Amino acid sequence: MTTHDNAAASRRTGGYANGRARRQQILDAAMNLFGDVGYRSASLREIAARVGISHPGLLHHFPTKEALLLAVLERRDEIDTATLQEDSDDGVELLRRVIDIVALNTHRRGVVELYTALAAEATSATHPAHDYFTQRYRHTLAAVTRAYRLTHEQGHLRDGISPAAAAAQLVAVMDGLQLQWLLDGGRTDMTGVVREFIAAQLTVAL
Amino acid sequence: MTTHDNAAASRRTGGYANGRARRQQILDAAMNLFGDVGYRSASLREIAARVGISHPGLLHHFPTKEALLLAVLERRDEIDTATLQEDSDDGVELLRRVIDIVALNTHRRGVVELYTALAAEATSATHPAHDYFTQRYRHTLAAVTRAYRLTHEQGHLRDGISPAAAAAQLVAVMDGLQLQWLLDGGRTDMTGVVREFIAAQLTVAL
DNA sequence: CCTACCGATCGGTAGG
DNA sequence: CCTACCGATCGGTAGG
Repeated sequence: MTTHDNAAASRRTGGYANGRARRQQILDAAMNLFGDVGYRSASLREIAARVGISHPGLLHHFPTKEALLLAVLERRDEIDTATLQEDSDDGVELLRRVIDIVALNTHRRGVVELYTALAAEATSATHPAHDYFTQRYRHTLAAVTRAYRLTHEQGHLRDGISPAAAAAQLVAVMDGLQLQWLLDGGRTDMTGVVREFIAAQLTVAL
Repeated sequence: MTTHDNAAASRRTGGYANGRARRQQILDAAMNLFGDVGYRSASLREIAARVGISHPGLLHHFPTKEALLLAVLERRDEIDTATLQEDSDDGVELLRRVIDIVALNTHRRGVVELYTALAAEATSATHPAHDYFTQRYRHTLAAVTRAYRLTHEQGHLRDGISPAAAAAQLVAVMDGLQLQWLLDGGRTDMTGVVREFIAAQLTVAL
């Protein structure tokens, strides 16, 4: 039905609606397989089979396996970075947004699997996403450090906590909890533990 | 020289000294390659080449790739679990030992790479080390929770911190920091950040 | 988008 | 421990 509607729409618009829909299907399938077995062990044939095309068919949309990887990362990055980069001078408000991301991730197992698998894989200097993750962590840590610095300036950060160390801790807690959450079948209360962690650093209620 | 000495020793003892030495070489090479590219993407041929034998030669020592993986994990597990399982009723003392492990890891990049790569890979239910890591985390979390419970009973844990949540946080911080440390070329001060993290939970000096 | 194919590589076995 | 081999699978290309 959907396919028929899309085909009709394509005829109507004369555009590339089908191609765009197919690309989305491929990106979704690639995200899931990369998350399950990592980039290196994932095969283009398996991804193609999951969307019902041949693997040369897939390569028509993404010229190489590496291009597919970068497209998956680019697409999946938008939400999280936007959330933290949105301008705000309220440190505690920014930390609340971090908690919101954690809560959101609870309902996006595929995304969590993707980043857990790829971040670990990309610590290898020869991995095609090595530079991507190196920069991603640098930016994330800078943004979270800023949130804690603002919190400190507003007098809401506990004494003896340095913004840089607090940021390294928070980012680490989030990554580490995702690992625990994936390993124990979603029983870990990621949101609750992160909230408790941040609350213990502040002198005000969250 | 070493090879010659070993050969001489083998002739003297008539035992399996060479075989044991070869097994150690294989386990070291496997640890390094598993840590670099993960288990699935590592090849027996590459590991064998690094110790100067053929890949059927490697299979003479370890019958399957999976057996090699489990042997690597078994061997590398001893230090850490022993450190935490050693009997002590002093919670703060146990937490100090955790810091010692982090400090030790700073000088064992290969081990850190191994666990970071394999833990993420093993979140997949079909991974041969899935059960191993599931149990490893359960045991580690139980041991660390006990350390915080003892700390609490001794009146050295800050108010409002639950032992179970504190344990999940500490294990998560350690795993997450390893990721940051690997990605930024060892610049992250894992030991300092973990010490600061634990210190902030306690009412006594570390 | 397809079939057909390329050279390379995989884990494991046969047989010594 | 070796050489030689097995069937399976890989990313990518040719040519339509």
